[in-house]
Amino acid sequence: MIASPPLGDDVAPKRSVVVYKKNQKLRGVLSHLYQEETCTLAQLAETLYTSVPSITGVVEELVESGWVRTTGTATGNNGRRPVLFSLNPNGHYVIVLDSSTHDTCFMLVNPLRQVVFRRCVDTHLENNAQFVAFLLSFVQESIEEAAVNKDDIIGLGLAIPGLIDARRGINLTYPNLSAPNEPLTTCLEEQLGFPVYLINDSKATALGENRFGGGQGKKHALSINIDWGVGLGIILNGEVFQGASGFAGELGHIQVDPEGELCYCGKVGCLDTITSASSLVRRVQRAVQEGCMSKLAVYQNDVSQITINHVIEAAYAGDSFAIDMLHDTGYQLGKGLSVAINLFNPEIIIVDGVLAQASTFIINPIEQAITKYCLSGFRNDLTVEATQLNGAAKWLGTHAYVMENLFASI
Amino acid sequence: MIASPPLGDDVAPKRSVVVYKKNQKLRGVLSHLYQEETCTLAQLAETLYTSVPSITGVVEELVESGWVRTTGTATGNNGRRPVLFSLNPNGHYVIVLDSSTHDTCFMLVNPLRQVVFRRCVDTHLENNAQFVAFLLSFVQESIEEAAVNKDDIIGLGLAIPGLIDARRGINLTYPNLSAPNEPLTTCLEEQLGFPVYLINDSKATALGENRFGGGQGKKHALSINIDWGVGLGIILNGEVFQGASGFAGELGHIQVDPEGELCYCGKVGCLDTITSASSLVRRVQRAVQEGCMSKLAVYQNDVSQITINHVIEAAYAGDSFAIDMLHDTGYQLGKGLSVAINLFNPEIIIVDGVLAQASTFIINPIEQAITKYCLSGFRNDLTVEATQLNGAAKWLGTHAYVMENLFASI
DNA sequence: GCACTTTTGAAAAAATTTTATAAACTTTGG
DNA sequence: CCAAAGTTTATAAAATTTTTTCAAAAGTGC
Repeated sequence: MIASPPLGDDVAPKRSVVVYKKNQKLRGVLSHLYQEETCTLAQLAETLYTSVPSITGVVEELVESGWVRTTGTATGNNGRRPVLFSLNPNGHYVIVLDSSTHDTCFMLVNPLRQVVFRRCVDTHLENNAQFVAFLLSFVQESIEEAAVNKDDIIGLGLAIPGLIDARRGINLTYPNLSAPNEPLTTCLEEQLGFPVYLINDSKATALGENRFGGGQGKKHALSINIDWGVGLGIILNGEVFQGASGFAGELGHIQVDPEGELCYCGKVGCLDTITSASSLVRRVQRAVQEGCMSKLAVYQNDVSQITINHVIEAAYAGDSFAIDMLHDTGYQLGKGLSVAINLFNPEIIIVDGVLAQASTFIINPIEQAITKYCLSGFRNDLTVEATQLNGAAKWLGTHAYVMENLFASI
Repeated sequence: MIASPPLGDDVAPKRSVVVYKKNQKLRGVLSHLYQEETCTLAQLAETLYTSVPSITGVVEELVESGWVRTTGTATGNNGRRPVLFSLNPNGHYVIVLDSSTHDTCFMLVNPLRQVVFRRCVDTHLENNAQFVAFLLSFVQESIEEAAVNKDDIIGLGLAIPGLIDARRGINLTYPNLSAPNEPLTTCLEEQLGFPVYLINDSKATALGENRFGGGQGKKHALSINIDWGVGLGIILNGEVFQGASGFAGELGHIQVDPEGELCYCGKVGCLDTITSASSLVRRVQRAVQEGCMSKLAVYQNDVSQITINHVIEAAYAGDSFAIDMLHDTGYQLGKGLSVAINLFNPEIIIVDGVLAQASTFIINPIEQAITKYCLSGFRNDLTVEATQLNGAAKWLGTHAYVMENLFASI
């Protein structure tokens, strides 16, 4: 007698344990290759706690499916030289879309994190459905222009500012991007035909720094993204921390100056009103207009020409007014950061965004403020650094976010 | 020909993969049984992603070693009734030591989290080596009095306030407990002969709530412990969050009232100065002395008799002065908590400590402040609750911390 | 009593690890 | 400079472990 046959596809397949373990290994190999770029079978076996023959089978399968390829043999060590494996740069492309309040960039990135196509336009993030329509046509045009097979695109990551509920795929700061109760992600997925992931720009930056930048390998890190606003990205236990709804890390509306400006959020002296690059420029412009002593006084007739880069350049040229202004901003920022440090006790803080170029002019006052406002125990294991990724942290982080989510869904 | 024999114990044994996987299963079974109390083989197999025969072998081994025992069969469900397994309450005891600034408690706890022996003394935490000497003799006396075989004790967890570097085993707030550069834990371990773990009292409370209290199963939770000070415990991804050095969660010195009292830390208007139970009592006493309208005025001749319980009782009796005082405290606390909520975006906040007994009198103003000081997105998925563990959260959390660390070291 | 569930344990099947050996390369010693 | 010794990787075969399958046992409900 034969056991009752499976009742077709309507019964949950109850994935067998062996399939589960196989997928776990596939995931592990892909993740490790993505992070380490190139690897030997022995290394993979060790990190995944399995035997070499077992890993060999998994990798062979991945080579056949086009995910992995060999890249010659290692050199230098004793003994027989191992074959090196890496992800295959041909195919499995991910689109990184970076929409900020001043422009929108499309990047086609291969599994080796190389940008194979890039296209930027001035169209900036707006809180309406037309913007999403623009985004869609922009993506579709760009795909055509890049002359890439659409089937080779495995996902899209959209990095935008705002409060983002990553799981539900909606942006609460820009709620009109999609219809109410319809996630922005499903809206895009339906049109594009591949999975779409939403990530907050500062969180993407933090992830990029943690995976490929200065914070590499650190368990607990903070990254502050000083641009038109100031955004905090949090890495805890080596993962970007989202919180229950994806909103974790709202530092911008912490009060640092009880006698400061009124913020659009209704409170007074929020960090955002003081330490963003835009508010720094505004204060510089006002001071120049009022006739302060500075090299920047050449713009006194038209202070609106002064940009953040002018301020940074002036500081590097020794202009004490510019240095003082940067110092003030850094100090207030450090004061606000102290709150986050007291709560998160990170190992490293990485400064990103336009102000990162001011390096020591902004890092030193941050460190001074931390020294003053944090207990000494917190400072001992803490370093503050400017990014060394030259603005690549955000798209690198977005790519990592998409890839890691795709791997996790195997 | 025979392969060269192992070179004795001086060569690293290079734990084989199969041993690693076996230990992983042992760990998994013990952790799951500890958390769920009682389990069937099928449940264990499912949660650990293995087959039933495989788990059967692991459990049999644990039964033989005395860790696990059967507790009859399940009832109610369809089909053949499965044998139930649980941890064996005899043996594998853990000592929970709870040293606060007013007393010290010794508890002997079995793997089913039952207190088999308990002893408390008034001796309170002091920052000197004599206190450690007292602790040692107190523990040793208590073990004798409990009439338990010392070999059946597998570890000790010490819950104390202060900045605790859990990995290094030192308390930075009370640095004189052990000699400089000598961890307090190794000092105790040498004398006692079993592993000792140090944990901050508020972190222990948070862990207890997350494992066995209201926050059960929540991924991201905060617990505030309002006692003589105010302590924050953080649960992230279901684990107690320590930060890089173990100091994460220092909320007490966040400024909530720029015109408030001077704190011992040097800043003004720290949360600690406003919302701790002791400062509440102090303010009540002052107001009563100055002749406020309240049932508590009966103590006007000797305000030092007023305790926190009197204030809470008065509130329950409808005394509007007491209600207002609790309201103020809760509101300020909620204001301070808002900072943590903006950064951690938790699902639940649990109020512990003596003030938890004031339930709605303290919960409502906390919620009001959160509504005012947090963006709406943060509030929607957030609940605020008083503990339902009646003060057991701290020792339960300490026990869980020890057990989970011991399991992890298998 | 019969149909249906679920657990349990033994045997068969499959997968994985370990062991052994060959291959590829570096270093050392004559 | 070449051969021998020592390393390390790759792969095939053996040993072991683990999973799957199957049938029996122990229940519920109609």
